[in-house]
Amino acid sequence: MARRKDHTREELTALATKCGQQLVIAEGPSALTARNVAKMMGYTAGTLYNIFENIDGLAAAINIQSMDSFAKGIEEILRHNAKPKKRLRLISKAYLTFQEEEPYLWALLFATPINSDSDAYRQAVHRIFDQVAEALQPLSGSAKAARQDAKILWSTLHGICLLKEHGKLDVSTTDTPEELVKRFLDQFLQK
Amino acid sequence: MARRKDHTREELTALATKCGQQLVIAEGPSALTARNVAKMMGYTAGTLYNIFENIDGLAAAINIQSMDSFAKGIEEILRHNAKPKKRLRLISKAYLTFQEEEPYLWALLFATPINSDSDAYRQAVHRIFDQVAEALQPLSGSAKAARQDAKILWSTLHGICLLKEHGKLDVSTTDTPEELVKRFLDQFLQK
DNA sequence: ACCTGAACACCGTTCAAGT
DNA sequence: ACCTGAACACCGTTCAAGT
Repeated sequence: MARRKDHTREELTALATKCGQQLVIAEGPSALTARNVAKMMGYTAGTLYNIFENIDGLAAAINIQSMDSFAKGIEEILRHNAKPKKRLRLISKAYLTFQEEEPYLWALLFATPINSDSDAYRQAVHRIFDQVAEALQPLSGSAKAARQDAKILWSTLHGICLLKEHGKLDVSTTDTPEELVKRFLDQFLQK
Repeated sequence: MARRKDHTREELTALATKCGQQLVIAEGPSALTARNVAKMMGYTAGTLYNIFENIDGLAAAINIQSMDSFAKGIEEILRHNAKPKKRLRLISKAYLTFQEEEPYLWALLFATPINSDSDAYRQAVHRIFDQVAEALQPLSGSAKAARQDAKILWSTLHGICLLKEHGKLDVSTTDTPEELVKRFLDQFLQK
């Protein structure tokens, strides 16, 4: 059988990414299977391998969208010229909000092992890191220090959300992520 | 078929845990499948479900061992009565060393989504957190503050190692985990 | 009571065969 | 050239049937 040509290659990529994203949002990262996505697209699984090298390629595409969306949020924050410390609090808040509002997209991005080292992926990651480093520049001193502090800040946000995810902190009952992040920033920013 | 009784239930649990651990150490978390473990044990997959509720139960058992082993290391550090700050640097170092020496066990523990909320698991986690909080007590002031700082410190170590794992920091080429942790501690401990 | 072996419902991935 | 459908080699998990 076959020969549909209903969609160009680009349309197909966009369609797969959109369907995959919807599946993840609705049912979590484990629902992101080739057969599930294909069915939602109206194609068969084999077609996906025409577009992506493997299923992690699709996951990467969804994650890149998440990162781009997050990066836009940070850009918005950087545009308003609040004081440096305020900016960093807003960026941190944005991270927590992302996990709060789209827990499954957050999980696919940060708590799901994915094999992908495409340039596009690296680029999306660096875009965010560069933004955070930029926001830290006025406080950290050198560019190198800002880059390191960006990694530290990111790691801490990351780690706190992960512990929440795993329920390994009894966060809900005692210390909330917001509280922990505030305490961290109070010290981290007092330079 | 069947009826072997070569091992008691306890022996079987220990055997499965040991074999599973060896598989993870040798080939990574993805090698931890029921059939793989069973073959290594000299049983069939079904037997594992006699011992564990599911495969995550086995992963949990391995992780509990890892945590217990790590907790012993911390106890050792706490026994030597170094100064509080020195202690925390040693504990942090121990975390990095764990990832360095047993990257696959570390990955199973911290970078692999596992569904397990047994009491034993929670207990192992709390043991470590309590130890870190104890080490922080002299610096953080209140017990609550120490507990929060323990979570923050842990999250940061966690996050830094995760970024290394994912290669999302170009850690190897530029900022090493050790360097980042040192910078973090320099600020975190200056209270 | 304990264990096996086969089965079920899934995976990711490949690829000859169709249009 | 593009897509399908079937196949392959795996999963986790269950459970009747054997000893």
